Amino acid sequence: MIDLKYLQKNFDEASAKLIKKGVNKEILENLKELFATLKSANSTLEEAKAEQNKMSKLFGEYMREKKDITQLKEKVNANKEEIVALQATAREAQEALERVSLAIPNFPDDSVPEGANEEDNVELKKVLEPRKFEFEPKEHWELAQINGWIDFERGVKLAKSRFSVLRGEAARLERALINFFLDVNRQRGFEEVCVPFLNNSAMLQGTGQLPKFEDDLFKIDGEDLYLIPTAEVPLTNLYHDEILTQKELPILLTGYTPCFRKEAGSAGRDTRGMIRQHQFDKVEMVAIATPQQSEDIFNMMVENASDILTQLGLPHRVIELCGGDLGFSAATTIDLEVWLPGQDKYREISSISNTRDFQARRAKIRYKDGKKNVLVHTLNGSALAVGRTLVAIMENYQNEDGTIEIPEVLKKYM
RNA sequence: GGACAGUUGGGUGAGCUGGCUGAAACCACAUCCCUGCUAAGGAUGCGUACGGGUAACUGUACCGAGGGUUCGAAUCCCUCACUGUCCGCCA
Repeated sequence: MIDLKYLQKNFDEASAKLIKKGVNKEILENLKELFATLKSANSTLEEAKAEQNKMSKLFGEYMREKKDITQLKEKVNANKEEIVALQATAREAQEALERVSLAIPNFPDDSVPEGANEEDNVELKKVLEPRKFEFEPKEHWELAQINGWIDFERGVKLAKSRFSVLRGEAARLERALINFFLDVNRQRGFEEVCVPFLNNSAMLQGTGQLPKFEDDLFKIDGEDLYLIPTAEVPLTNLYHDEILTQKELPILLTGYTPCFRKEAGSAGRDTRGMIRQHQFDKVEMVAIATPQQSEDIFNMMVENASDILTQLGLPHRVIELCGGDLGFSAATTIDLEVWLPGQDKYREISSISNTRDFQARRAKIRYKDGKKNVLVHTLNGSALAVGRTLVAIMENYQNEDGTIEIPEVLKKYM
């Protein structure tokens, strides 16, 4: 959630920022108005309540002194009716405000490049030179078939389309990657955690998936539970509604989880292979930090993810997302895209975001700075998406006969 | 899933015959004082959110959540969630 007080006081500045992210001005004007309405409704309501409280206190005294209370009672009852009406107004204002404000995305940082979509993203650098093949490199699904690594048909049988089964070496490689990622992250100072893969709606709202993106989530029928779309949800919400001490910050967390996404709106995209699945494995990094720490930690997270790819010998590039391509909660995002020779393209394999205080405000994560409670900054990033790393290894490490070499750093995990 | 018990501030825990309780006490924490040596003594402060005020301060709400009774509810009633124990089931 954005800071409504800031919106109110610096409307032009705030709306200029959000226009970068594609939010139109009328919505913001409406939001500002709703906020003002709520404030005035609340203040009249509070006055009436203060009056009521005062009279009720008097009531007690009258009773003790055995004074006549009929007149007081009339006054109090009249006031009570008024309160009920004011309450309804205030409540409506509250609900309207919530409905709108929860659907407003985060402010992008000033440094975020202008742009409408991914075409306007900015390449910061390339790491490692793509290998030169003396033969036509195959796409990962061909390689999967040659090696018997991925069983797409039976995945579909077990669940539905966009599910798959890893077999033999591929299943072991998947597990090796998870362990490798977790070990690297741990050495960087991240605490390894193992969390529930189902989270309730309050948590999904805390990190911004709800209420706006409900269609992207798998919901458990009859329960207030959703399959997590990313470990960012449980890791960040570990401190939901808590007040931390400054000493314990920054908190660095890493965890492996499967992720579940409906991929609504991705119909027809990446239908072949395992680039875009309903269920995929990911190792995630999350940081809870003070505003002063968040910048350095962000850079460290980007470096860490890039370093993992380098250790695996996978060529990749570092991309800064433009305003129009930024996610809902992010103030700034760096994507890492890995080189896929079979596809002859760079494809996203990690996305690292600083949400600043946007999620913290929704999830009520604060820390004590002296006497004041201050919202933390929350950051998240993949290190890395496991399935896509597997694909990248297949395509980059393929031999002419379709067999696949195992990267050196993974050998001890196999 | 069934039965009973519970859910209070950072923690432990009183209050629960309705008003004097936003909440005792203890611990933790912070600042100061004393002391002098590895640990102890004393003073004060210390919940959260939103609003008003330059500030001192002040208003409202919150004792698991939501609703109800009442002039007034942490305290009474209802619904739900969660926790504990026993039983059932099970990796």
